[in-house]
Amino acid sequence: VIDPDSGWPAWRQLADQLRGRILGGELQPGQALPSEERLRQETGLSRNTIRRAILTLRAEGLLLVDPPRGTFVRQPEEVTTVDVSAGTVSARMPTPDERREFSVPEGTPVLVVDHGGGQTSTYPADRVALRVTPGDPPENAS
Amino acid sequence: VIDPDSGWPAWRQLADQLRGRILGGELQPGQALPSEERLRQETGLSRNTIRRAILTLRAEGLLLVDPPRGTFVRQPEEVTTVDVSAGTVSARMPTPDERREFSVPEGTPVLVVDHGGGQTSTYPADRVALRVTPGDPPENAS
DNA sequence: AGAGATTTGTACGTATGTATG
DNA sequence: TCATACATACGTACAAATCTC
Repeated sequence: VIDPDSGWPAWRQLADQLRGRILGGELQPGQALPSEERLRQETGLSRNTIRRAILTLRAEGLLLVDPPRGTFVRQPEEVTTVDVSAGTVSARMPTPDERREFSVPEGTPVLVVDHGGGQTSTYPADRVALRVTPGDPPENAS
Repeated sequence: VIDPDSGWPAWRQLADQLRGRILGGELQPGQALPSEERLRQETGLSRNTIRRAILTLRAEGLLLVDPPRGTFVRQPEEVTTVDVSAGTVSARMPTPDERREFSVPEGTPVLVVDHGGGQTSTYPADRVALRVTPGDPPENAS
């Protein structure tokens, strides 16, 4: 169902279709995607093009790869809520160092809380949410 | 300076080197990266491998591409500060729809504020930071 | 234990299209 | 007009880890 004349790149059409099947619930969290070879047969695209689409969805945080077992729909992680009563919150993609340090998977941002005075806390955004509280709370992070 | 026997993929070594030159200030924001052909000559790698490295840095939010003018080191955007006095803040990668709606560039997360009662606000994380305030403030976002 | 199939990763090459300068 | 530079897309080959028989 990929149309080369649609004006959209084939890899993008495939990524859109797979994303739709994931967000639509047809492909459930934890479930394996069809293998690259299977997708190649189904779509008629080259393996490179298949991989380009999958790479995109990995960067979007929708897929995780466990080679050579397969490619899987991301499971939502258990979210820890951290209280914040003052400071500035921003988000960005982590550096590779930060990805190792905080075990941040592909396609996952980090939340950065600037407490002022050069004091910041960094959290993996797939496992941490920040609760904004009017009171004054404790803190725990690096 | 790419070593095929280092145990690391060539594209990753190149990405690491380019990232280092960007974070180290050798490649300044707004500055153009060497062209793919130039990098090919300098490294001896194939163009596919060069592009794999650049794609990685794009997903990290370090590079923006303006084809076929060139590939450029991302400029920090002007940051608008939005006050938040209550709610839960999280971050994730935007869907393609959200990227269009909020003009979110590649490799940039969105900040999502859950005000409770199904009310959420979404902001592009490269242009918005959230100030956590003890008071009670106004709100403006979709 | 071992052989073979499966699946993802890496890396190469080639060709063509399109927009810019 | 021509060269440059990024995008798309095809193909091939081999490696490494896992799974199955």
